[in-house]
Amino acid sequence: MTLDARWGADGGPQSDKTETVASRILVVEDDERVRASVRLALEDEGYEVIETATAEEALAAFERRALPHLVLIDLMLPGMDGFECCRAIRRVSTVPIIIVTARTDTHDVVAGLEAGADDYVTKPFVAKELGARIRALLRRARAVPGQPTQAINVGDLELEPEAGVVRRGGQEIHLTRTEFLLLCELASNPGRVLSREQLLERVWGYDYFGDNRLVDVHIRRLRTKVEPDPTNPNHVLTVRGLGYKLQAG
Amino acid sequence: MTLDARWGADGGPQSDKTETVASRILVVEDDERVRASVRLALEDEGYEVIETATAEEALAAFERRALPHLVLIDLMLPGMDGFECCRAIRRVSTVPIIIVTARTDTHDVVAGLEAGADDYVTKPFVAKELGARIRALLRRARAVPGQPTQAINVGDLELEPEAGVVRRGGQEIHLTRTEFLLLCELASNPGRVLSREQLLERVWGYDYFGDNRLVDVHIRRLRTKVEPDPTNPNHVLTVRGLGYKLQAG
DNA sequence: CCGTGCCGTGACAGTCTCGTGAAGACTTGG
DNA sequence: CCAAGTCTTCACGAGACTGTCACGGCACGG
Repeated sequence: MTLDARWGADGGPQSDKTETVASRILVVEDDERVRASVRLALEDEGYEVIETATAEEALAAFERRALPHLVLIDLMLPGMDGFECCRAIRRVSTVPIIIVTARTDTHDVVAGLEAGADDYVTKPFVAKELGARIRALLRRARAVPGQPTQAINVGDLELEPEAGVVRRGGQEIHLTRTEFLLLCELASNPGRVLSREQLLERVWGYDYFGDNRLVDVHIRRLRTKVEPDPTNPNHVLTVRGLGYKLQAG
Repeated sequence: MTLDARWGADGGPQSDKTETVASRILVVEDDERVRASVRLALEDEGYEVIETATAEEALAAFERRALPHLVLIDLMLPGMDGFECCRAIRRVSTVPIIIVTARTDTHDVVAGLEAGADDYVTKPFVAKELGARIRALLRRARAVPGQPTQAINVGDLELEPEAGVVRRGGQEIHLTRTEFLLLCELASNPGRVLSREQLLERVWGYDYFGDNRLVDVHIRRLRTKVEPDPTNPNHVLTVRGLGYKLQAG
């Protein structure tokens, strides 16, 4: 399986506003006419648009790492429906998702948001409002996939999220997928304590329900690979009662 | 329960999987009846609610660093209106903001989002939908890594509640969970005296029954770590007969 | 000046958290 | 289908943290 979409998602310090590159928006919508009009509206707002007619195609796009900055999903899709699509994307990515649909029932709104969507807009929508909501969401998420992430250095550790490579003292070391995601999450917030819940949500997916201790075990295995002396870690530190953090500096 | 969601997860009696905890939501709304109903709805969803009737009061709350995790703003306010309030908050904070109003005009939606709001919900709203949108937004806000966290400075003390970090004179110091919560509570109300009862309620939980002296002991432990000279504290001060306060600036 | 009550201090046992090893479930590739 | 690698769960023990207590000092009012 390809690497997690978010490996490229957390960029370094952002220069907001000045978007040198147009944000790329994936539109998942089966009705060709609607799709065309949405494309026009979005391109008018200055976005780059990619389209798929089905949820399956959308997921395939994620598989081959054609990562959008934001996803618009129609609820009524042939095959896998919008809710399913949303959940499936959430399993591999934290990309901002807006559900666009004709169904105005509150129950659907709630279901959509619970499925992992960030916003829910009902048709017929006004282009300007959709544009504003997209801007608001991008502003909040600051998602800049595809943009090469700078390498993160912590002590003698050196990791390249984009390439999926970790080195210690110049020597490349092998981490499993989960270990790598875990390390990336910690490294994205150096010095900051992350709770088990936060790590579970970000590494395993927001809808994961299971043992908290799972985190401990992976932390331990990560330590055996990353720490010179796993018993006295000086990178991956435990903060009792709170969680874990990566030693800053 | 007062502070961050993260703390509650491990502390309580094996409560995992439950959607953890009380985020603090600030409701800015002048109509008392609406405010009461919103409070009820939110508390039903398990949030802690603080209220202000005007934008000015809301900003004052930010001034004294009573920081909420999310803000609900009504558009029609006496004095400074909702848009203004939103912009003013954005100047000092990246806290998630939802604008709640009766005005459904698209133009208002766009203006609200452009003013820095994350979402815009029109009255009459369904409680369940509002709840879902709040959850979605909190989820998104938490998921954004690398965000500079809001810091509270008191003298040479510097604490970042979200990051779980405390520094004195730039030097990071280790506090236990309870000590940290206690300090956060005091720091959220600098210069203000907090009684033992208040501290017990906010740090240990409203349903805690035990010795008041418990607070004393933890204050002492906190002092040994936070004060240069624990015998003559100049941060954490005792107010005889009343409680404790954190020396302001 | 003294007594009362409030607060600081040190110690201690119970509780909770975390690290650890191991075993079973699951996934992937051949 | 098997085999290797990986993920998840579980139980146990050491250690950290918490809550309680007793004692003594100090401020305040009489």
